[in-house]
Amino acid sequence: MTPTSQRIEIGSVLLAQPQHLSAEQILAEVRRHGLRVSKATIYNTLNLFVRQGLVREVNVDPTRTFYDSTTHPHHHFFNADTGELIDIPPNSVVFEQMPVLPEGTVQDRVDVVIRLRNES
Amino acid sequence: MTPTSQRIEIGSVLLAQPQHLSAEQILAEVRRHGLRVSKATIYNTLNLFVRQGLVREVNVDPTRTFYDSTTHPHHHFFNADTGELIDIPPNSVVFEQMPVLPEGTVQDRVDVVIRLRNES
DNA sequence: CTGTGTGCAAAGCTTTTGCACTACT
DNA sequence: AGTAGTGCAAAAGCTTTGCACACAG
Repeated sequence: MTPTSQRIEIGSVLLAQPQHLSAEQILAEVRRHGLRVSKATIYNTLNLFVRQGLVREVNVDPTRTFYDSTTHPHHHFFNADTGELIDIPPNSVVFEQMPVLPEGTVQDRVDVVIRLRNES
Repeated sequence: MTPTSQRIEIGSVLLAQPQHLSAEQILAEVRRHGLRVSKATIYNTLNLFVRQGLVREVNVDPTRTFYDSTTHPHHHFFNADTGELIDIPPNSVVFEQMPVLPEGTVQDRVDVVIRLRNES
């Protein structure tokens, strides 16, 4: 986990604020800052960050993976019309009842995605 | 929406029982039944079925889309160790509180995914 | 000089598109 | 013959892999 210039820059871009970025957006941003970097390095670095627990992957849109700089448990709104992903404030989703887990398994985490459309 | 042999066979395979299949699995199954069909037709047909409301897409694993023959609202367990997707019985997930939606949007649907791991 | 670990070109996926073709009218 | 709609080869796009290279010990 050597802190190379690519890794530092990718980390700075994504972790600057709570946000959800695709690999493509991160690549564009890092290049805009003047660093020469390939798409493969973006992916490799993001996967590394995910394994290290620095960022979280969010899968809602099958066409692209979002990387989320907020790692503590929280949920998402996904606007199907705009492709926008918005954090749901913690504690605004509360469960009254949860199912029994299948035999031999333990719970890893719970993802709630509320899909939205723009009001006609 | 002409009922061609390809469409009938794909429909039979997927809708035979409540299940979650990937495009790859459906292709294999349809071919095992002796029908000559391309992957593109599988995708085109499944997308058509989704638009018609016959099946639902489920996105949990970024590497593949699952097609779910159960269309009424329900949630899923996803076993991250096995890649297995299991229906959660309806009514076993109950919300006590839900967030206010962003301005100008309406709710489409809510997806809850409980990620599991095998017990060590 | 050796070994660990990086960054990227090329390869490997899944999924979509464009077009020849079919089957009704 | 015209037209609406199908099925698939080829293309597109996202992600991973394999390898040349760099740097620390």
